Amino acid sequence: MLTDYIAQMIEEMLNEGGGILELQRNEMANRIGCVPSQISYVISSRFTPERGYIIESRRGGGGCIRIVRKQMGRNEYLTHFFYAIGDSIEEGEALAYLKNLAGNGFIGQSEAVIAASAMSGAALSSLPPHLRSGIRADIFKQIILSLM
Amino acid sequence: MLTDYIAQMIEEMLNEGGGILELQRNEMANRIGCVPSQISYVISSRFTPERGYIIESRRGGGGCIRIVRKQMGRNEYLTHFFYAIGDSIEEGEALAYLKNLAGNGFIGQSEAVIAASAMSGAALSSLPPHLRSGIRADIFKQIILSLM
DNA sequence: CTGTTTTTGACTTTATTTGACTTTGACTTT
DNA sequence: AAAGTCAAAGTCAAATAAAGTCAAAAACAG
Repeated sequence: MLTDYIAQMIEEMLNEGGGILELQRNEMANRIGCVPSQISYVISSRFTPERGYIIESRRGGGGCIRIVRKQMGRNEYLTHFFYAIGDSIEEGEALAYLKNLAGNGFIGQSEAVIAASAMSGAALSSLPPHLRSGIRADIFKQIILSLM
Repeated sequence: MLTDYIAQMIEEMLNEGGGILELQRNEMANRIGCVPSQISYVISSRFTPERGYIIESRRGGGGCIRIVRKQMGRNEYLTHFFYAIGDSIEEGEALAYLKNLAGNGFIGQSEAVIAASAMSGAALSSLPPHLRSGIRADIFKQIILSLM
């Protein structure tokens, strides 16, 4: 389906641009071989504000459509956590952080459960004790990276 | 009876697809030589959630019907995984297991991402290599326990 | 014969694709 | 500066492509 193809294409370009993308509708439609309003359709049906995108555009000569994946608040927040963890963290502290993340809607309840299990004393029990909190920090930071 | 024939056909296609199948109603009805709503009938009378199937669909151009067989009860399935993991698992294998879990609806996409991060090479990189796959198995088993 | 299951088809809803027409903005000319 | 030109993007509705719904008719089981 054309729509899906174009949506995926835009997604990739967004990734390359770190969440920001400016495209020219006509130029892109031309490259893909579709009618320009198809691009409009894809954007309005897939890259909506509800799904976390901001769309701006400019008409006229040299006009373009600007798509921003808005996660800036989110991202700053996550970055903050990332650094706050440091290179070692106890289970209780990790749980508190998770609660914070969940409370602010950055992860869902079931995701928090998964994360908590992965960092639990039980999961790391076969490690020599002095390694545990370091590994726990590594795991947590990796999880946070996956959220960004 | 047409219904049984179609049901069997879907069953076979499900087997080929490892329990997952996407079909196009019109296309299939055409192939079989029946009216499209017959396909709907078969699905709604034979591939019900009570019998362990999940149905999703999308209308419009390029639409399709997606049938997923949940092969076992959730708990049996999870137990099976728990034992399959053993006491050591490589990252690639863990990812495959996660994909399976996600594909069968036991965990969501975002939960799978969390789990994958927690077990990634990056998360465990500061451990002596010979400990990694053991810890990974412990983490995974702990996660699976949290799902039961 | 009666009640259930199957078969069919008409109609509805949703999604995609296309193209004609409108609006806007930058640049050029008077 | 006002008017004109052209290159965008926006809008909207028609055409098409699916899937969903529902009820009548037909077939079947007991």
